[in-house]
This record gives sequence, structure tokens and C-alpha cells, in this order.
Amino acid sequence: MTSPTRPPRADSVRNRELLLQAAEAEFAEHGAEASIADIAARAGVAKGTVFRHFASKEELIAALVTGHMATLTEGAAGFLDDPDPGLALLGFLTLAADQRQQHDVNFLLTASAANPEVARLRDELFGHIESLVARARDAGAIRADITATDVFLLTCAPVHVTEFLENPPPDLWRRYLGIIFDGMRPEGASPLAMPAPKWP
Amino acid sequence: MTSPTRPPRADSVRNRELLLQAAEAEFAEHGAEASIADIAARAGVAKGTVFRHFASKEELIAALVTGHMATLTEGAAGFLDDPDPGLALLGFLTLAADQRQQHDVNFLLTASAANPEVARLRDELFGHIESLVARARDAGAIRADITATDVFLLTCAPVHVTEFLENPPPDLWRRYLGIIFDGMRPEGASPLAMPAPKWP
DNA sequence: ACACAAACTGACCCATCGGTCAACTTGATA
DNA sequence: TATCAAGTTGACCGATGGGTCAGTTTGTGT
Repeated sequence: MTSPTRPPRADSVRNRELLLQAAEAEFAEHGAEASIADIAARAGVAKGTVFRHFASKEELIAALVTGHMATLTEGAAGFLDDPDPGLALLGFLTLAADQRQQHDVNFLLTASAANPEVARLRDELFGHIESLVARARDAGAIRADITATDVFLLTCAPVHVTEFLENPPPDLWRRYLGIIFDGMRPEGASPLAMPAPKWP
Repeated sequence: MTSPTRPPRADSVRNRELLLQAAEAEFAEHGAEASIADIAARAGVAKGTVFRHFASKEELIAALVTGHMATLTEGAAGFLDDPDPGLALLGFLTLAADQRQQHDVNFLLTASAANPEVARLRDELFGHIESLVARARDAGAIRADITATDVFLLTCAPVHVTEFLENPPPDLWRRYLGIIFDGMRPEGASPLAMPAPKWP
């Protein structure tokens, strides 16, 4: 019962890919205010072509975020059956920060939070984080009062703090991930002033 | 040898103050893209008046940031001779996060980093942080490998992480400040992957 | 009260941006 | 190779934003 739709043309799929790459580069350079015209020029196509592939700028952003979110969700799944629960959680945080460092989409997240596909992936990722945190907590690798929401919120912090420097070393986030993860460890933990927030 | 300049008119200084308040509110609501027209309307003046007081939007932002930066620098100075070096550093971090929570100027910082007055205040603040960190380190309140640059960069993190929630409880940052500060404590500290960055 | 400079006003200018569309190309199919 | 829908193009549109300025109002020193 599939409608007899033609397969997409070869140049079309190529242009779509070029546009996503160009958009990523432009957003990285100029932030969320990067213009559609610049993105089109960088991809070597006309502005109208952008809107043939993505109905609006929001949808283009959502397509970018969806790709990265899917990659990260998949990566998180790979840690779910790691034999060492503590290293599994740290490994996920490292993976997440590394990806954020290479493709800074933090500022695009809010712009695409309303997108249903992004929301679905986000919830799926959150589910994996819940498993990772539960196992790490049961193993005594992290303190008992840390929740999955805490980890989710803290994921971007290591990269974020480095952005106050003009030319941060590309691996500097590892330093701050180390500090923050030490703060999650049971050793020397002091009581927290506020309860963990609910998700979302 | 002072030139015989008149004192400013009463309505002028009042309008300048109204504009700063309106700008703060508009930036808080709409981010850095808040428009000059909206700011002027909120302050109850015409658009041209904005440019009489501030040569450009950048300068308006710089004036706002200068005010908050001066407040924070002054606050930091108040902790310099606190008898407990650990509590002094924690007190400063608490003050800084509290101020960031009430007046979110993080996203305006980059827009005003080039301003010489902002740079001067930033350096003065950094000097105070250096004193606070040195005393806390000597007292054994924080681990030996934490530098003033680390503290400076981490200052905004507690508030930042809460911003991924739509309606974060206003004091939620205290939870993440607790976690991050625990990560700075000597107890259970693990070696850091990267050396501390130079300032700036 | 007067005079004047400082301050205010809002219409206007120009650049930019997201998005549209009618005309034109082109890749796949038969 | 003929055909045509799918894809591309770039001029165009309306909205919006930062910034200007000639004309007007107003606070203030005399």
C-alpha cells in the first residue's frame, strides 16, 4: 500500500548533505544567528534550495540536532552493559563532552526543543542515563544523592566553562569533567542544599 | 583646569537609569536580541534617547555589564579577609552564582569583553579570586591543583546547568554549586587530565 | 520672566534576514 | 533520446533592527 513515490534524485541527496555540513560550520562560527544565505553560499547552492530541503530555519536546526542527538544516544547505549558501572558513567560523560566540543550545538538545543523527534531522542537518551546512574549508584561509584537529571544537566558544563577563554585547548574540558565528576564521587561528599529537580 | 561643563539635567540622569533598568529586563526576557525599540518603549522614552545616552547597543550592554561586574568585584573584596579561607571562597562562589541567577548577563559578557572598562574590572575581580584561591589552597580547604582560572571559569557553571530546565527553582543552582565545590575539595580528588589554562 | 544649551522626539534610512515563487535545468525513466 | 516531474535558481517581498537627525521641548542659570 506504499504510494508510488519516486526515489530522490542523486543531486538532491548530495545537496542536502552539503547543506547540513555548511549549516554546522556556519552555526559553529556565527552562533544561532548564522544566516540562511551564508549557509546556502557555503554549500554552493541557491537560497531557495535550502527551503526545498528544510521548511524553515528551525527545521534545519532540528535536523542538525537530531543527528547529533541520535549519535549520542547510540553512544550511551554502548555503555549500558559495561562491566564497571563507574567507568561506564564516566565514559558516557566523556563521550558527550567530546561530541559537544566538536559540534557545539548547545545553543541550538532550545531552538529545537519543541521538535517532536528531538524530544523523543532526548527522552530516549535520558532513559539510558537513568540506567547508567542507577548502576553507578548501586555500585557505590557515585554518591547516593545524584540523580539522572543531575547528570543530564551537568553533561554540557565541562565544555561550557572552557568557552569563556578565547582559544581554549581542545581537550581542556577533560580537566573540568574531572573536577565535576570528583564532585559526584562518594568520597568527601557534603550534603546538598537543594533537592534534585524533577524531569523535565 | 576642568572645562566649565554644565552638570547634567535631572531628567537626563533619570532617563539613563530608567533605560538601564528597562534594558536589563528586556535582555532577561528576550536574550541579547532584545531590540533597542523595545527597551526604549519599556523605559517610556523615544528610541533616539537611547542613542543619546549610549553610542551603540554594544555600549549599552557594556554599561550594564560594568555595573554588575563592579558589584561582584566589590563583593569579592569583602571576602578577602574572612577568617575561614574555605568558607570565604565558597561565599564568593555563592555570591557570584546568586547574582548571575538574578541578573543573567552571561550571554552579554562576550558582547562586552572588548570594552576596556569591563576588561579592567574583570582583571580586578580575577586578582581577588587569586587571593581567595591562594588562601583556600594554603589552608587545605581546596585541592592543590585548583587555580584561580579554574574558579573563574567554573563560577557561572552552577547557574548555567539549571537553564536547561524550563522553570528551574530559583535556588537550584545551590545544588550544583555544592557538587562542583565538592569536586574542588581535597578529599577523594583524582588527578586531572589536563593542566590548568593560563589567564586569559 | 528670559534665554539657551542640553535633552528629547519620532520619522526616516539602509542593511539584513527569513521566506516565496515563477521561470528555468536536469536527472532518471521508458 | 524524448519526456517530465523533481530539483534548482535568484530576484523579490515584508518585517525588523540599529542608527541618524532636523525640529521641538524642557530644565536651569541668570
